[in-house]
Amino acid sequence: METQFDILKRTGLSVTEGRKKILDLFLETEGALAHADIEKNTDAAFDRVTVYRTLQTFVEKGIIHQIPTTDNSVLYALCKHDCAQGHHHDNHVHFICNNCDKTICLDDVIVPTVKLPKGFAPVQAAMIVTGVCDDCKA
Amino acid sequence: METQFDILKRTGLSVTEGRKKILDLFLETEGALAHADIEKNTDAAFDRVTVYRTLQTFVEKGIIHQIPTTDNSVLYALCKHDCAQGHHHDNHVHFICNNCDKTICLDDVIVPTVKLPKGFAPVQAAMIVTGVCDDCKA
DNA sequence: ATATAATTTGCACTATTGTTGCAATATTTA
DNA sequence: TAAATATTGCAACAATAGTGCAAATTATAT
Repeated sequence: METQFDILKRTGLSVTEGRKKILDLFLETEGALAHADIEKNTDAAFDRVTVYRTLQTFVEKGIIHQIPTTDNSVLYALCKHDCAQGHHHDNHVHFICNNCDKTICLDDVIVPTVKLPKGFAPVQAAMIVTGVCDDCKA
Repeated sequence: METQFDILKRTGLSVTEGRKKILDLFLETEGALAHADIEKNTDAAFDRVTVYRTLQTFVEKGIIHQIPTTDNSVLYALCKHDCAQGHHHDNHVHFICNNCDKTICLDDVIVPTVKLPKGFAPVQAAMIVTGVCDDCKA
């Protein structure tokens, strides 16, 4: 099991308190995290700006990826598969629960390919399913 | 062909300059529009707040729908199919061109259904494909 | 282990984006 | 056309995001 230390070393980043703490959060969270979640869960131990910059850096290094949502929020989640710098294998479906509002990476459900109209060349496909998650089902 | 006037009447909204102008924009634009695009293309003829409220109203009335994106922006596009109030038939794939940055509704490409893990009950599915669009292909 | 180089952080400031109350204005209805 | 209703614009506010730069931390090379 790769620790936060390993991940930072592997990606050539300095090992700092902030980065370790934020990575920890991702490692122990099943779902995706919004910027606000991270600020909340770090007890304001770090500057807002540091959180922004850390997330940016992690995305650039392929440690986390961004998840599209229908509202304006941006969500981040760990890349479970090997993601090289700027090259994400983010081909799994994301599930957003209407009840608990959690976003969950369904790592085993890959995005199906669709036939596009003539002239359109696909590079990446993302898929978001909303509904009721396993925890919230009655 | 339904005009902006028809659309507003049908949905029981007052026919105002702002609404007509913004609807025109959607009708003559192939792709999706961001809030910023609308402000730009109306020459600041309307207050920022009016644009916000108009878009909100249009979404509520089922005239336009929101498109999820990977960055934090929110995009809007006309509902081509019949969308009742709060009940969108937004089941088509959205295409974002990496070259011209336009977002295009592929109204004829419907989102495929995927098999979810046990316990997950899907309600809606959205799909975003990025790549090179018909206009930008070399 | 320690000094130096490189990176990262925090602060203050600024920019952007979205929201609300309320009076003025425009639109609809009778 | 007048009264009732709905919409707009303004001003103020709130939340979110980005930047430069000095201070502090981390990494590297003695």
